[in-house]
Parts: sequence; C-alpha cells; structure tokens
Amino acid sequence: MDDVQAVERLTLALENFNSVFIRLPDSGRLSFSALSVLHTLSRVGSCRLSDLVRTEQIKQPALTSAVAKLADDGLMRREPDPLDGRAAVLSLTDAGQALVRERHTDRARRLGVLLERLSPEDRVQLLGVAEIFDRIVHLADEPGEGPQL
Amino acid sequence: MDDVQAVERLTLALENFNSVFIRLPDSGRLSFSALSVLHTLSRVGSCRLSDLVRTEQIKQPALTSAVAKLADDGLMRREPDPLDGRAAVLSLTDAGQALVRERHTDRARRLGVLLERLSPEDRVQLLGVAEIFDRIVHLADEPGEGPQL
DNA sequence: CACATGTCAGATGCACTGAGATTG
DNA sequence: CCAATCTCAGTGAATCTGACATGT
Repeated sequence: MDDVQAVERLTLALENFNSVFIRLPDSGRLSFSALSVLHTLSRVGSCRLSDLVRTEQIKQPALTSAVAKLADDGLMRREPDPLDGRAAVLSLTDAGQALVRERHTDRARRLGVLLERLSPEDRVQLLGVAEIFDRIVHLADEPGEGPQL
Repeated sequence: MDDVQAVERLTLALENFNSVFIRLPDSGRLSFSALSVLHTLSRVGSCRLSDLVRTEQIKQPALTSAVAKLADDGLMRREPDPLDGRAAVLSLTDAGQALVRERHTDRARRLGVLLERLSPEDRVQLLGVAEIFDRIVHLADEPGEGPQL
C-alpha cells in the first residue's frame, strides 16, 4: 500500500520535527519526568497517582518521590480522595500552571519564528491541522482498544 | 494578531499529541538521552561529539560516557578525525541503525492505527503536511539566526 | 599563550526492584 | 482473604560541576 508509506513519511517528519520542537533551555532544575507530570496534570486537570503510572514513563515508587518533590516546591497539590481512602488526588497549584504555561508560550514563540520563514500557503495549511491533532489525542485518550499509549 | 493565537493552538496540539506519540515500551535498557543520541546520528549521518553537545540536552561529560556505553553495546562507532587530532567522528553501526528503524516502524504502526479512525479527509490533510514539517526541520538546521534550538 | 575538544573524579538526584502499610 | 493504592529501603546508572590532558 502507498498509504503505509505516507504514514511512515509523516512519522519520520514528526520524529525529526520533535528534535527541534521539544528542546527548551532547562527551566528550573526539573527533570524530564517532573516536567511530563506537570504537563499531564495541566492537560487532564486532576487525577490520582495510579493514573499517572499509566501515562508516565516511570514506575510507581519513582512517581511517589517525584510528586513529593513537586509538592515541596509548591508546584502541585496532594489531597486525600474523599471517595477512596487509599488514593490521593493530584492537581497543579497556580505556580505549577504558570510554569507549564510559560514553557508553552516559549515553545509557541520559537515555532512562530520558524513559521514566518515558510510560504503563506504552507503556514495556513500547517495551522489548519491543529484540530486534527486534537482529534487524534482525543481518540488516544478514549478507552478504545489495546495497549494504553 | 489572530495569527499568534493560531500558533499557540498548534503548539498546544503538538504538545498534547507528543504525549501519545513519543511513548514506546522501553526498547532495551537505553535511557532517553541515549535514544536521542542514536536518533540524531541517524538523522545527520555522522558528526563529532561537540556537535552533539549543541543538539542534545546533556553536558559534555555525560555525552562522553553515554557514547562510551553505546559503543560498548555495538550501536555506534568512534573513529579519529583525520582533519583534527582532538576530535572523534561518531556514526551508527548497522545494529544502531536497525534499532532506530525498529522504533520508527513501531511508531508508524501505532500512528497508523489512530489515523484509520479519522475521517478520510482528515487523514489526507494530515499526511499532506509531512513535507511542511520537513521544511521546518531544514530551516532549523540552517545556521539561521540566534539560539541553537 | 589562548582556545577548542574531549576525558577524569567526586558528589548528587533519579529510578528500579522488592517489601510493607493501609484501605476497598 | 484478596486486590488496589501508595510508600519505604537499598542499589545502580545517569548527570552535573570542576579540573585536567591534548591538539590547533
């Protein structure tokens, strides 16, 4: 199939693009995992630690200490779950949300600089696919089938 | 400007998309940084260690040991630079290239599964922007201006 | 001598495995 | 009693800073 090749081309393009998109000058002294936790919480609002075990790339004990450090730094909150005495409900503090937003704004600024050097047609076409990426994320978040991505 | 908002929307969509795109089941026992080094070498062919210092997220001493480990594992080569006695030229071995390709294929397969659940119009539109991402990567690779991304 | 490239040595933070505590 | 959720303890690998060796 030719469709398979097209998917591979897009995959490679995204892999390479991420090399220039992800990089940011070390905000604070937070590890990659800590930043990922903050971003996930920013995306989902609030969740339990065991939910993060499924989305993050580290095991439960590492999450425990990562969360403890982030709470110590005032970037997130840890409250008891009223419905389940075992669980803790996690959410960002204002400072945590500000940090995520700051990194987001920085990335948008950098991406904007690059987009200005594209042709107007390319720029419009690229900006138009934002909604499609949103739909993909929504599909992946659904219980759907198989392995949790 | 409305354009600024559009860039922010795309940035957010890409940030969220990466949460479901990057994740892969721990290939081997390689760290995030080690995988990034392999991917960069796969992209640029060969380069010196000091070049990687600019693209990777770790300092020079950490790169020294990361490269030593990868060479030990038979995933990359370290040869003396004939033009500069101080420098070492790095490149992937066949095993290293195979590992990068395997991860790429795995990602493409996962992305393909998600794309099948989009509408045909969305799918065509998304696959069409691969070339635009390529152009952005090319722009960022150019010496261009300002901070090295 | 000044600078660039790469490595070495010690200290620190991160994550893993295996076990344990508490609640459903 | 069993399963789920979270934490604790000890170990190992990764990274940093500062110093150093070598080549331009």
